[in-house]
Amino acid sequence: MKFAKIPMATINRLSVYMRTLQELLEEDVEVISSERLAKQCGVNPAQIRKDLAYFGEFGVRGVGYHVADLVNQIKEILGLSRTWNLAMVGLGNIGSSLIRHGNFVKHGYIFTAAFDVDPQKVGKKLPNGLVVNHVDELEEVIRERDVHIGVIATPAGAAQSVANQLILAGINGILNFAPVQIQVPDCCHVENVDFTIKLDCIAYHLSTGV
Amino acid sequence: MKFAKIPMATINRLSVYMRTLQELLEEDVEVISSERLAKQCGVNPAQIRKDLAYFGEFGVRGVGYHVADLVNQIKEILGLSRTWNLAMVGLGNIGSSLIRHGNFVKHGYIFTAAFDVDPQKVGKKLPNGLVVNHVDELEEVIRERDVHIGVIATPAGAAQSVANQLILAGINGILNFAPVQIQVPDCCHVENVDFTIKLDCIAYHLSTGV
DNA sequence: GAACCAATGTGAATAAGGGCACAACGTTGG
DNA sequence: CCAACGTTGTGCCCTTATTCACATTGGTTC
Ligand SMILES: NC(=O)c1ccc[n+]([C@@H]2O[C@H](COP(=O)([O-])OP(=O)(O)OC[C@H]3O[C@@H](n4cnc5c(N)ncnc54)[C@H](O)[C@@H]3O)[C@@H](O)[C@H]2O)c1
Ligand SMILES: NC(=O)c1ccc[n+]([C@@H]2O[C@H](COP(=O)([O-])OP(=O)(O)OC[C@H]3O[C@@H](n4cnc5c(N)ncnc54)[C@H](O)[C@@H]3O)[C@@H](O)[C@H]2O)c1
Repeated sequence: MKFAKIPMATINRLSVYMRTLQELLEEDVEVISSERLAKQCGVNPAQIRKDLAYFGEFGVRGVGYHVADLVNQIKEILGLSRTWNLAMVGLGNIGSSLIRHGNFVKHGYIFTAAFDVDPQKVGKKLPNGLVVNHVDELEEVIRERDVHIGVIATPAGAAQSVANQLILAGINGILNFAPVQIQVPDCCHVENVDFTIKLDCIAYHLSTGV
Repeated sequence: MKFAKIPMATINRLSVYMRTLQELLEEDVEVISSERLAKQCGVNPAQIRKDLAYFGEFGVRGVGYHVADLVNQIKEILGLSRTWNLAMVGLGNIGSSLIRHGNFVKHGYIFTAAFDVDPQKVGKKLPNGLVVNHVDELEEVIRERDVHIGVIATPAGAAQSVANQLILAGINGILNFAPVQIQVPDCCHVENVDFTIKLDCIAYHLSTGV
């Protein structure tokens, strides 16, 4: 079933399942049913079974899913049984905060390059030992350090230009924190993180729901 | 049409449209067609027209939408023609970064309270002038300062407990940065921001797409 | 003021996604 | 070894979302 078209929503949920399963693992839960897992993830049990069924049969009928096993299966599905090298572009507030954050490494995402235009920042050493490069050296450094994913944390105005440079350097995956819709060729996959949209959504619910 | 059930996806898109329209406004674009706006937002033109049609008729046939006007209409729809008071809980890496960030105020979201448990942080004055309160005072301060939305930026382990306190204090909207699924009553609306899910999604695409 | 133009608003068609309900099938207990 | 149990995997249906296509209508031109 590996070649059916998988809904994007399924991929997102798999990530959530994995996170929850990893927690369960730490609590020494060995086996879990779709029903209990569903409750903990806030979804429908059939949804979980169907999501997993796209990729194979991982459960045991009458019993449930072996937690440790399922974590590994999902990792395999998502391409997480390896590490990914990231490049951060823009070391302001949020860029530095992300690099300082330890959670990414724990999940196999490793910052191996960092760029900025600010002369004050270029050459500085970051807490993780990385030295900041000038954005002019982006293509060269990215190829050299085998970076797979670019993270954009520059002001909105610079985002498109940075994206162009990343693509020129052969990057096919971008995580974009700038609040603009960046345009990329089909070969490149962009995910946007925009807190303001989430806040707007809350505001809408508060205004109408009451 | 104000009372039809509106898809959540529509609300999210409205927020994107608004952001784009505000940019256009700064470039002195007065009128725009659904087709041009669609291209800039990366969606289908009919989608835009239908999204807007849920709430009224804002365009002019044969011409398009008046940009400044439409921004105001969308603000009205989303409940953004007013300000919202936010409380930040957890002033670590990301919490401080968010408070320092000016973009929220620009969109009408104002931090009016901040909480932490760390004695080193309680009592400190933040760049925006706010003094950090201890989380034990949460309910009292939140009611006093008329906070509408709570932002959780604590470690994952504390998130559920913080959410409970927020709800007890009468909060009905939560923006959650901790990578856990928090459980809340129906009256409360939660939006999660989880970068790792987005990264996992990129990893999946890079692994399979090639 | 009539005829043309251009882009909206919308009903109908299509596509996608989610959930129910049950048959299939390991497991466990007798 | 067989029967009773419990949970998976999945066909089918229903609901929701997106796209198409065109009639509608305000603006513009002559
Ligand atoms: N900080 C937040 O909490 C937050 C929240 C939501 C959205 N964002 C978005 O994230 C982005 C960054 O926000 P921030 O608060 O970190 O901003 P910031 O101003 O603190 O940092 C931006 C950094 O990008 C660098 N930069 C500018 N142009 C560049 C270029 N062409 N190439 C490389 N680096 C460049 C600057 O030198 C600076 O170091 C913005 O688009 C912002 O809207 C931030
Ligand atoms: N920083 C990032 O880039 C980033 C990225 C993704 C996710 N996150 C998530 O955001 C959350 C915060 O991350 P961080 O890097 O800012 O962590 P951090 O450790 O820097 O900050 C956490 C803060 O929360 C405070 N805190 C702990 N328990 C509390 C409680 N019960 N009530 C109030 N405050 C409490 C701590 O004193 C500390 O100041 C974490 O859940 C993390 O997984 C952060």
